[in-house]
Amino acid sequence: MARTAGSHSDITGPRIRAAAQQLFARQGYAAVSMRQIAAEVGVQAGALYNYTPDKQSLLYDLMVTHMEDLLRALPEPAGRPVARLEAFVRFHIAFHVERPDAVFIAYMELRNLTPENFEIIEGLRRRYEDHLEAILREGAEEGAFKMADTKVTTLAVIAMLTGVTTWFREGGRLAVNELQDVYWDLVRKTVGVSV
Amino acid sequence: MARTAGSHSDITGPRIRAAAQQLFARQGYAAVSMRQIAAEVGVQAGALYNYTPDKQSLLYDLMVTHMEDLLRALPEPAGRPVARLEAFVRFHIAFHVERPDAVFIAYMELRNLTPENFEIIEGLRRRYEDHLEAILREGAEEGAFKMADTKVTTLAVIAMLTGVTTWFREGGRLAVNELQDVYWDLVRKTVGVSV
DNA sequence: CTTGGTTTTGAACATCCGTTCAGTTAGCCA
DNA sequence: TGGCTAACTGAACGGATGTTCAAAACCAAG
Repeated sequence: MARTAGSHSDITGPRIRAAAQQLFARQGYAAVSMRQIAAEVGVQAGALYNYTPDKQSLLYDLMVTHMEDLLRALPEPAGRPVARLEAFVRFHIAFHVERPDAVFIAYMELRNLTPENFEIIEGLRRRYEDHLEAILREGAEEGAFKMADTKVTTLAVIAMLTGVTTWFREGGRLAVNELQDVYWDLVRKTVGVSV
Repeated sequence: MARTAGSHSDITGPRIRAAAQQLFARQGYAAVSMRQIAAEVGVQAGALYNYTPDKQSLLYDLMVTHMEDLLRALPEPAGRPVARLEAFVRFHIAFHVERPDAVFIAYMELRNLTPENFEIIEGLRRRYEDHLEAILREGAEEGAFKMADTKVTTLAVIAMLTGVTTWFREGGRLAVNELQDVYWDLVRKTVGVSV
């Protein structure tokens, strides 16, 4: 028997990406086999190759999609640096808390990309950092922020914000909007904005 | 030919651990084979099993050693919360910058531990967090620190500090002591200590 | 120089890996 | 209703995986 009843390209493709994302996040790219992904979708391993040229592309596609979604969803620059920073912080928290698997993969599986693919993802990641750095630099110039080192502060703020995904679970002690409040308070103080 | 001239148990054991640490950090636990580790040491794969019962134990030993070193090296509590926090920050930066491979493994390979081993490592990690949380809580009680949420601030500070290992390279723009100064300034403001 | 014990080799084990492809089936269009 | 093609199966490919173990080689002590 071949081709299970009712299944189509439009269905199977997304299901493969979803299964890969979940498995890569939980077990790691190298520890997940194509047969495992196929089983999760309810298909034989060979069928995966109608949707991806190889395993590496599956990983790369997930990462590139995530990073492009992230950059596209960035709030438009508007207002003074303080307001823009607050918008950035709230956005970052909401976006990352919403897709823990994709975030996990984007940070943990960089070393499993081929050098060419790594270069591209790294470039997208740098664009995101640059976005925050521009806000901080502008705020520093107009005297709204006080920091010893803008570059280090940029990386420190991103690390602080992204760290939220390692412990936050929906339905816990804090709701997402409370989380945003707490982190905005932390970042505000970190960049030297007084109340 | 068996047994290369001049080699001994006291030599091979540490070299296996060193090779495993370097390879696990660069490529990830699942992507590294026992034959690869053996080749790095200059030995056949079978010889590794004189020093470790299996691959999993090799990973677990590296992680447990790292975490116990970390806890043992923690500065003794002395003085007021502000002084203790500063000591903690400077210690954390110095310790982590010194052993990037071990730090990388400790954060990235948790999911490749068996459940029992994970439980133990997780416990050690929590002890480290509790150490910082105690400092912050004490400082909050005596009014030296001002934070919206002590628990979240603890995790945020650790994430911020540990993030340094993702970009810092010895011999770059900043020396370690400058790095400590910058991060102490960041943390100080984050917990609400005015200058 | 021989003996004894430690350390390592090299081959073998069963099983898994990513990937390919000829053949089979399911659903759509005429 | 019959034919066409997209979708999928199932088997096969060469090679890699963690682990075991008898045999070999080495070093040190007597």
